Amino acid sequence: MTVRSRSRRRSRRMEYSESTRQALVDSAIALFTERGYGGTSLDEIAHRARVTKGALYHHFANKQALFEAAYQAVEADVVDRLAEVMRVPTDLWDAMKAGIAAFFEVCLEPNYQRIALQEAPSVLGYDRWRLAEEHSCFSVVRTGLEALIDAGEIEDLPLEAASRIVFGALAFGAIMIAGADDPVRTREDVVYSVDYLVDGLRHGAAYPRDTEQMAPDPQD
Amino acid sequence: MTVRSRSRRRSRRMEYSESTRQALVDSAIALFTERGYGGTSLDEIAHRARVTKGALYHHFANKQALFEAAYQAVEADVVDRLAEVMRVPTDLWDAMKAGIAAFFEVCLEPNYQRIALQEAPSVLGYDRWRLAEEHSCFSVVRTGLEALIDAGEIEDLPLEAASRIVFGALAFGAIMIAGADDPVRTREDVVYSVDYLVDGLRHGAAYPRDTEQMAPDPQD
DNA sequence: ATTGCGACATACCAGCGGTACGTACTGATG
DNA sequence: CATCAGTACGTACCGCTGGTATGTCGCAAT
Repeated sequence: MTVRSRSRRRSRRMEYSESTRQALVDSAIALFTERGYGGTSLDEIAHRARVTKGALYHHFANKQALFEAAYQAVEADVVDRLAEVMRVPTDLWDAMKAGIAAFFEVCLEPNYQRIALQEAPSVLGYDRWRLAEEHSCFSVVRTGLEALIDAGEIEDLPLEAASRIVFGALAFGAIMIAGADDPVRTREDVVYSVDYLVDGLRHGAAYPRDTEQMAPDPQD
Repeated sequence: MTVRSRSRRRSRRMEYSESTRQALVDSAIALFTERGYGGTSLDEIAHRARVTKGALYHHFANKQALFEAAYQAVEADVVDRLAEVMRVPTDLWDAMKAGIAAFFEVCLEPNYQRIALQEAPSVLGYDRWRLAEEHSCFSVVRTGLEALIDAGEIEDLPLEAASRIVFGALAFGAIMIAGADDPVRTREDVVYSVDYLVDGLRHGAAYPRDTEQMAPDPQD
């Protein structure tokens, strides 16, 4: 699709094409978020982008490919924002904590929640999903953990496995926040628990845990 | 559907009915596992159970309801087996570790992998999924954590949040094992990392971590 | 014997993903 | 400038699928 051919300059025609492609992806993100993958028809997506299904099939091989494009767009945006947040602190642990907090913030957004967390594994299948994840939030977690291990801050854990486990903990915590009756309160609980868990990774966790975090009374 | 009516005894007719219902669920489990939710037609499921779609729609309201029945059947089986494994040890930590190991074992099975881990969140939606989870592996984790908290073995964490986080860590670790090129090796890595993480929850984690676990050289 | 109802089978439909093909417009070439 | 190839769509259509409406058969209680 859309071979960039041999023309050197980026023609007006190609800009139009790129624009409708983007419109299709935006439309897909909106509708997949609202009604899910199975509940959204390609006609709807095309209509919302003010084109027909013919245009859609010109840009994407099939429904799954369109979903994948939508998924990657959502993930890319999130990754950028996480990188921005984690770039600021100098201390590795601070960066990690900041990233975790930002991630939970992200997971309150319906786009990420539905497309990335809920539907992606099922729609893409595990193989393609894990492949796509290499450029997603998961890779951010892995990079962070790698830095901590390299700095000798935490035990020399098997990187891939540890990253995935931590990511799973974060994702499920995020999902819980997203679906909670009281997201604010729930968010406090989750952040507290995750921080506790992450602190457990610390080398010589004997040091008194930093309780500068807000510490909600865990029991009612 | 299938009102148990007013007959006292369980008639032969009702046995037949129950049998075809079971056949439909079994067929659904097999086909959903093999081809996924979207890739499996109701005609196929009915055919495999040697009935028609009419019978299917007599027993289940729609495709999603059938999936939910399949999901619950798979989960119920797993929960039983986990309970069995965790019943044996007297020490809480041993029970927990045994449960975790057994859970990873379960996650190598295609049924649980595809239906419970991969498709369920997408097909059921988060609301129904979380509802159904109350009688699933998640509840096992929560019960275990609750026991540990009550026994004062770990910090007084907010139970619901902590349980979900730990379950997320386990589930993603399990998923990784399931999709790995070298499941055995990967399983070692995951178990090692999870044990390390769970040990971090331990009260006074200063005590030397138990390294009686097989300790794979974490780096190649 | 009747009859009500549960347990299916049959027939059918609207909507969906996907394909085949037609067409307008653009930009490069001689 | 005329030509023409190819991109970027639109249009028409197909097979399949989930779902529904309706028919039928047999058991079981009256």
